Amino acid sequence: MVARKARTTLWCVVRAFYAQAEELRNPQLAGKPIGVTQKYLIVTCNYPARAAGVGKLMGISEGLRRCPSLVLIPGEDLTPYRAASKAISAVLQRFGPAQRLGMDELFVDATQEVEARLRAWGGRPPPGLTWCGHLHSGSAPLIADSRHRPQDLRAPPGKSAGRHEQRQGQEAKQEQQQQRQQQQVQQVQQQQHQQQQQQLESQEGRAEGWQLEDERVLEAFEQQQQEQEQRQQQQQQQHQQQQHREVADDALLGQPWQVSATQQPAAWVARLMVGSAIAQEARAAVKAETGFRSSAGIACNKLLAKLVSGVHKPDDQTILPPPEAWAFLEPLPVRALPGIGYKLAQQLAQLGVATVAELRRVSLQRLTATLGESQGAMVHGLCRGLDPSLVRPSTAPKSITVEDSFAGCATWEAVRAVLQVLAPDLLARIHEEWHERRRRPHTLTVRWRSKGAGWQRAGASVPMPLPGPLAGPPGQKEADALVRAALGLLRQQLRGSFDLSLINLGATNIKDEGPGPGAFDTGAFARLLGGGGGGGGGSAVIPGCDTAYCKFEMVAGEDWQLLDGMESGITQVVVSVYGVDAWGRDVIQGYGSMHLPTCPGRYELKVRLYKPRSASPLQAFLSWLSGMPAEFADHRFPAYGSGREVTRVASGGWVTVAVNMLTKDMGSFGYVDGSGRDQAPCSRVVQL
DNA sequence: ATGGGTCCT
DNA sequence: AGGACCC
Repeated sequence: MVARKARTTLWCVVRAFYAQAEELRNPQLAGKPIGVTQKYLIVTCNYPARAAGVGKLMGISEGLRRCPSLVLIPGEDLTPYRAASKAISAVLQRFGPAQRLGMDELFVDATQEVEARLRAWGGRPPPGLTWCGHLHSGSAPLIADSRHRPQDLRAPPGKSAGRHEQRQGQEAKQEQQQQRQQQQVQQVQQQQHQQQQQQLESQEGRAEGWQLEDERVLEAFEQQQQEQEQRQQQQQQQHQQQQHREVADDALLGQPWQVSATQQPAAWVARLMVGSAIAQEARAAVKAETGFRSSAGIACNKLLAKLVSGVHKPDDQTILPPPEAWAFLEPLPVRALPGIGYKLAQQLAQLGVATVAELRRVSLQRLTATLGESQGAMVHGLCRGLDPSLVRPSTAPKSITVEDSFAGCATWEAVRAVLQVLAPDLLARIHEEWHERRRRPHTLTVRWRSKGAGWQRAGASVPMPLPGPLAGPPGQKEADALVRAALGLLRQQLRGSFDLSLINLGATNIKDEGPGPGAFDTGAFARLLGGGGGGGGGSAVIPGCDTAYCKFEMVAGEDWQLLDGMESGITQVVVSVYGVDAWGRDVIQGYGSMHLPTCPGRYELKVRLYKPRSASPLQAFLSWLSGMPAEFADHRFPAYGSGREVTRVASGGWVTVAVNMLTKDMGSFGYVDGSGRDQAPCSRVVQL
């Protein structure tokens, strides 16, 4: 048997991500209940809003009924969130291979970093090191956090922090020791109880813990592990040398936690303890460099790290000791296990299974017979806390898609109108990807949903009609080519009458095309120079306008102070682009906002321009864009227009802005005297 | 439900 | 191409 290398996995999640992004964009929102909307839904909301009864994916009217002072912010344009997400990923990647899940959650494989630190300390953590965050113990069961999403968990209300919360001083440590001993006694009793239970139960699937599994379970699991390892070795060619192996923590799942004063602590104690320190550092770095608060779970695999991260949030972290995993999972609905979605949960319900405890009673044979070999084995492992999957570092995007949903779309005119909105958006992101990584998509996909067809989507694809260079700005001709190709596909596929409720336009099959430019790094604060009112520093390309000039505006005003870099990751500059029309009058051509790079150097930043559509009040649009005080934003903004209009923002070309980022006061950034309490204020003057 | 993504079959 | 899963 090949033992799997013991891993330390972190799961970092930015709670209420869109809402936090809006709070950072506009600090005056802090403390107020805010909801971020898409169409008629509040897709997420901050914690003050949740306290007032507002929930994720709640209708806007319901949200306003529950919380009349709710500030609504339209969140259909994901551009700023994408930028923030990138900044957060960049920080977390410094701590290990990172796998993104959505825009606001990542796995980080901290194994290497943990091992490096342990090696440096001679194999064990220094005596002063303690747990960072909360050690989960069975005394704090979880409940579902959301009616709509049973996989979101949280601790029940009123429940105080876990017993193993970090404390300072010798006293706390002694207390911890006592608690451990007490717990050990309790767990020995539990173990005896379990053994009795085992004797009473049938042999079928009731074995408590990995080490008692029958051989076929073991083989299936080992096979999965080996396949995963092979895949990883193919991916990481530099790690071809024989990996050093040790007994996996998997062997400890379901065992009582054995720590005694005389005995050497289990290996997982050192690993997870160091892992918790790394997680703390990582979250602190995210906060310092991007402003986002986050929570984290620390465990021996992805499944457990992710699940336990919900116990203390939104700005805290939780460690799950492997021996706690068995009891931790037991009461959860199977739907809470990542990998068990709507369909699988339905199938399991037909077997009479709703909870993890019930699932554990079903034999592997029955599961594989019902769900298939692969899913059966997966589910069988998941409910026991076993997850052989490795952190697969996220790479450049494999697809870029834009979509829109609407009440109905039954004529070719309407289809064309939708495509004419989507195509420039997709094109802009295609160009963005080319500029960032020199990658070009070779396939155009169209997907659609027909009214009344539930969630089902049909789709088709053609070669991407973009033969020309992507170096220049996206042009009308390129967008037209996308529209024509998509329209052609739909004409082929939609025979007779149709009524669509969604159209998705995608670029896939994206291939490298030569060496890309150096990536932005995250780093120190900077002073921004360049740009300039009246035309200096920027050049714009706007369809039908060749005499444009730019004005710039910092989101938070000109003379602002930054404390330990809070807002760096999403610091924005708003650009207004004016053109001169045929009569020599200044006409606004569009607005854009850009994120400042955080690394010194000279950059040419390409900024997408937007214009509010006629249905949107200009004031609300500008408030949204520039992060003005919420009071100036119109609460009813999302309801303007027909209510089901395609989008409220039209793309209006590009502006390229030359930016010179200079560091200032490098020596005064943090790390000043080792006390860890410095907040070296870093002022900056912005000249635009 | 939104507006995205991923991987597997 | 479609379907499952994730946010």
